[in-house]
Amino acid sequence: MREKPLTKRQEEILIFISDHIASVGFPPTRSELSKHFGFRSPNAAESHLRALQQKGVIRIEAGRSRGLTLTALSRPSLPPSNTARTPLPLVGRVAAGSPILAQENIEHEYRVDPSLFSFRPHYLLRVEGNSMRDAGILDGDLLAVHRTPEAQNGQVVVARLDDEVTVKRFKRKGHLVSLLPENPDFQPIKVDLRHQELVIEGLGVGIVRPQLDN
Amino acid sequence: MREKPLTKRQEEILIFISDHIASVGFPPTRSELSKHFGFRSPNAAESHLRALQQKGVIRIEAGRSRGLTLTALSRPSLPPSNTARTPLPLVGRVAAGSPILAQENIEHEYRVDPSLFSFRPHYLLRVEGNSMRDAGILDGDLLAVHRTPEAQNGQVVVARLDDEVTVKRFKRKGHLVSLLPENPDFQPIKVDLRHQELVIEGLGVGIVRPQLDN
DNA sequence: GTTTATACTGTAAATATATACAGTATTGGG
DNA sequence: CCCAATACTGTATATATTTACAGTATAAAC
Repeated sequence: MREKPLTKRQEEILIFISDHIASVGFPPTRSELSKHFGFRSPNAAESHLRALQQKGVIRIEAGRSRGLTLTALSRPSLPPSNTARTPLPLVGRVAAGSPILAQENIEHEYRVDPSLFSFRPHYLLRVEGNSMRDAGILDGDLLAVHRTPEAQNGQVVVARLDDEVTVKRFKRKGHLVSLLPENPDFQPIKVDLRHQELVIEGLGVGIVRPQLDN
Repeated sequence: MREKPLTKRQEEILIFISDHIASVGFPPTRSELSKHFGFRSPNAAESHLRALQQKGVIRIEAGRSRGLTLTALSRPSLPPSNTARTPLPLVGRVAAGSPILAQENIEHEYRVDPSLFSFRPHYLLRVEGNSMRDAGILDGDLLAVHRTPEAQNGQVVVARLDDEVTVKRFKRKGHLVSLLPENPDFQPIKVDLRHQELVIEGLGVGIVRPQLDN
């Protein structure tokens, strides 16, 4: 029961620290924090750390380099996949009408270090077909997906259209969305948001190819 | 399996480091090591660390405070407390003249469920260049490599030629080996085994793409 | 409408830390 | 016996890191 909740930025900082410990093996310095977040002053990081300490989610050991530790309080605010301990579900074929992460869609769970990916993945989705071939995403690849309803132009998205789940490159102009394949053999899908419902299930943040077919 | 076993003292040092990480939350400094063991010189600790690194049980990140991490090799000599799966080393640029898995080439280690791949990987190799683009292997991808000197025609191999490490498709006819790119912009490499030495470092068994560039 | 907290830039300095160099002593192996 | 590896002392220094001080700007809180 924390008195004050973390701000969005503070949460980002906390998650970075947690990831750094999990993947690199020790906590980051102020300067490393600054570099990652683009701060031009190490004091920006320092202030954030003070705030996080004030709110009880981290401890700072004075005078010790990298003297940051997470407290018990920090756990709840961290996303569930923050450590390598929580497995990534592999979603195979998505049954019509069911949420992507519904039990029936989950084939298996794999333990994958989330820090492997530049963006935190929430699940793996088996890609079907070769519509994204020229982006290096092949049939059978596992797409690491970050769950979010927001997408920017040019990003690879997992979208749901008429209960079909598809992986395409996202492009939006006003209320017109194009789902672009990366393969000349396929046609772009055009959606008018006024007449058709389009749900962005998440962003593609990486690929795992379980085998190289020879 | 280690060539040279740790000395008793080295084992003590290793266990202290491991305990420190587990209980304090980050690795110790040379001075903290010295204080604990009663060394009057930080160089005593430094030497021990070098020895441990030499024997492959820890990694030292140059210039970073507390930049110590345990490697997969350290596990057998540690008490069974924190048993995690053995991590996959990520090999970045391979320095000329050094074995692929030499300490200096290992950028990081990731815990990745080996069952994710159809064939058991031994390490990840960062792919440079786009010579395998049409096989869906892009610049920056991490190739999961199974260490073996045997290759069959058509397999994706990690080969070493003139101290250069390269990823290509393997084709052999008698004493003539072709290393085939999968990109028309690149030329096949032909090697006559009677005149040139070619070492097969391993087989590509999968891909991890840490980010989708948009 | 003046605080208060957040979110930073910019500079500077104390000090923590890594690490080189020069030694000493001991041990076990060839 | 001599060499190489181990296990340290002692000193020094470059640099990594923490951390203080002085600001600016913005949004929410009172």
